[in-house]
Amino acid sequence: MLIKIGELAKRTGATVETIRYYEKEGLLPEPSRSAGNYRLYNDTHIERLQFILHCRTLDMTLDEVRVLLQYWDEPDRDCGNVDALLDEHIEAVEVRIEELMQLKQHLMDLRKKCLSSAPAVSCGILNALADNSCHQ
Amino acid sequence: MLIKIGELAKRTGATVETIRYYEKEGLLPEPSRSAGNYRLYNDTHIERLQFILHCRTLDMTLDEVRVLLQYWDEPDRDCGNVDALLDEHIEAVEVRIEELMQLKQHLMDLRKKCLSSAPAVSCGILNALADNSCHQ
DNA sequence: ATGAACCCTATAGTGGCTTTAGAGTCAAGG
DNA sequence: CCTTGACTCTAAAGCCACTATAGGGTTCAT
Repeated sequence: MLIKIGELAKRTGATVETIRYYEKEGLLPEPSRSAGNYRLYNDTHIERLQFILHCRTLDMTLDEVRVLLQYWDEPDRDCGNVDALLDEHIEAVEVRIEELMQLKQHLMDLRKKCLSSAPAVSCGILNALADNSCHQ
Repeated sequence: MLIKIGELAKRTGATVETIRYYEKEGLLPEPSRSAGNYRLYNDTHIERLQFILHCRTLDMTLDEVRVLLQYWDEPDRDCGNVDALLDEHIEAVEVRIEELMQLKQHLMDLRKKCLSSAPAVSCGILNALADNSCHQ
């Protein structure tokens, strides 16, 4: 049931380099080694890597993942902070969405200012970007 | 009408370090220097920096800003590509918003799984994160 | 014995800054 | 004249989460 790093990568969707990086960062424990010094992973490694990757698809930072892995490693601890971490993360995502939507509106307003080819000097877009009164 | 870097920073909202960084990256031209080797900026520097910062608030990369600055530097060129650059950028922002909204939904679904304190081993959030069937 | 596919380590690069270290400049106050 | 403090200078390293590169070693099939 021991697999090499390429197989672990294939099963989880991570790259080989990312796996080695997570090991160096202490997110994955050092696995055993074969006679030829190849890393050999077991099921607990697979599960742990899947947990990490799942957190990453949710845009958590590696520091946030590290916090969650502490609960993973100490299953008897009260998980109250898990909620809080998630709430904070959700709020950060909401803030970013709000920012991007305002951004998109600004960009679309800007886009309207140039409907056809013209010398750059008279391009509405460039002029709007140059105009400091344009900052709100 | 010549100002030092700290004054330029104050007027534009950039940091001193960012201004020096933009110079090193070729976005801002090297300014003249005082007897004591201090950078001395004039109005054209202020305007150019404001243009750059404005583009940055719109989340453009420095490479995108570099393209726009070419038009700034050659005002007689046809500005057709300015539209295209903006269209691409708007689309990238839209894609990112869409990603984040899906992300937020995932996070909120996850959040619902843990409503009260419990040992981590039975925390719905941690278990959901561990569950690989949870990837769609 | 050779080649291809895999694995190893160590290091540098990415973007857009920010931080740090160590030194120089300048005007005001004692 | 000297010091203090605010400002400035350069060069290099650090940040995040990888990705890429160089230069090698291992394993297995042909």
